[in-house]
Amino acid sequence: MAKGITRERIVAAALDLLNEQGMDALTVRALASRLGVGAPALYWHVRNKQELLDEMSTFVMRRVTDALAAIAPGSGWRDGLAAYARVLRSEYLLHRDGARIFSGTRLSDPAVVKAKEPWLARLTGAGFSLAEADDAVDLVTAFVVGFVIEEQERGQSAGADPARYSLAGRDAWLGEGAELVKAAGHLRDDGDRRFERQLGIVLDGLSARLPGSGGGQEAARGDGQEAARGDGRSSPDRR
Amino acid sequence: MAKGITRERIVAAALDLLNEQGMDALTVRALASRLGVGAPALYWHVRNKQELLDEMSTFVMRRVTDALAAIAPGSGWRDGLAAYARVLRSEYLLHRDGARIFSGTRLSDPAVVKAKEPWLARLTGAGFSLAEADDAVDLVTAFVVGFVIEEQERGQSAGADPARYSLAGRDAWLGEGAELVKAAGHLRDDGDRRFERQLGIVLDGLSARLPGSGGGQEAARGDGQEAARGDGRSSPDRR
DNA sequence: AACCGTGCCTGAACTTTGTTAAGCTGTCAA
DNA sequence: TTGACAGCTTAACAAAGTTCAGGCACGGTT
Repeated sequence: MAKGITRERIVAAALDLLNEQGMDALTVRALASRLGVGAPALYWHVRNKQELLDEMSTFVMRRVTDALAAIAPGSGWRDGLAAYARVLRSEYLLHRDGARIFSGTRLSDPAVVKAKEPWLARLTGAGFSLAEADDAVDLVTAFVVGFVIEEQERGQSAGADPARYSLAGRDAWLGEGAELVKAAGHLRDDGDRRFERQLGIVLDGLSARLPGSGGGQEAARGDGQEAARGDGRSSPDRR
Repeated sequence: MAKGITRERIVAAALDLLNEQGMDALTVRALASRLGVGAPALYWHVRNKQELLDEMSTFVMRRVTDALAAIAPGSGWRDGLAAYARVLRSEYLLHRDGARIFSGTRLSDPAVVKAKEPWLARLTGAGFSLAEADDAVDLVTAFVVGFVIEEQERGQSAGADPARYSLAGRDAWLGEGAELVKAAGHLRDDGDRRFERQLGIVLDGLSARLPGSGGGQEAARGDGQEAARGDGRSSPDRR
């Protein structure tokens, strides 16, 4: 366990531990033992556990902004926001309960917050007012957060209580009535597709805010969306 | 402290405690003492703390569905979804960290899940396919969850660390550059208005999914959506 | 070479958490 | 009266976050 603990190594190990064993197992002692040191040793590098969590969160968000900086070149505002949404989701999905844990946390690095800047620039350049651009980024963020929270909760519960998350089990649990709810459950498809569809709806809504969007200009999208694209990790099979 | 503990009284007291002191203070002992009993007494009525949390979550969601049943009479799908979104948000806002705590939790009451039924019925009646209707409800839910998580986090951090959440403090914290981010922060308005605006965008996106929405058919709205109606809150007011 | 300070870690301990075990007290049925 | 059961108590435990005093190994001074 090569000694020489550093703040970065602690954060990395904490994220590994989170993925492997879940939030409850992310204890100071377990983390320390994985690093080959005693528990109090961590308190030399980190004020307390909350600061550790903040640091983890900042690390994840920094990966998001880095990933975006690597992609975001040309392309229109719509593709740009879509790429942002996909990166954010896949980064959340990388970590167990990622959305719930990492969303809405205090970011300890101004650079991450400042990463919003190019998006605002691009959106205002496309015709949005600054206020609208701000709304657009926040709306997409909120959607992704809400979507992935639900997605990850479902995946986790399915493991713990398959009786209620298999189709038949769910129907039985629901009891009488609620035919539409049951039917909708049966035709519910893959997470990636649902994400792309709902993302498309959000983006369409944004298009309508663009000046001169009477007929729907580039909104263009019937329902198809540009499918799951690129960036390697589409999504680890939750279910 | 009138004796006679019951499951319902426990849940109610737990919600009170949560609101007053926050999640961290919601301990079994504190809850028990508020009810005038010893800590182990609670374990007679509840299997463990997780079950308590699930019960609290179910209670909150039941309030949402009850509130909707009381409102939802006629009105179109758009108003219906908007009402749903508002009720969900306000119910989350009622409890500290409500969105993060109560979203995506296992609901212990099938009736709450079945409450989705009338919405699916209304949406399919309006011309959506069942899959689209399911998407619509989930999308609105995801948006509200994501929005309120951010909203509540901001409110709580503002109390703890005003230096970084006041406008001037934030600008300083951000350092050089990021002019648009700073400017957007300054014109960021009230939570209610931001919510209504972003909700309007989502609903516009849904309208575009309606059959024949090339020009805007029975959705009855070219693009501007039916503007400020009823309930006081309007939606557009960009600038 | 002896010294001292400082950086990083250990060992033991404290406090607070969720949770369990075992036992007291009442109330109602037989 | 006797029992059984619901509903609570007190005592206790294990595991969590956290603190504190000290130790060990350095580097640089004198």
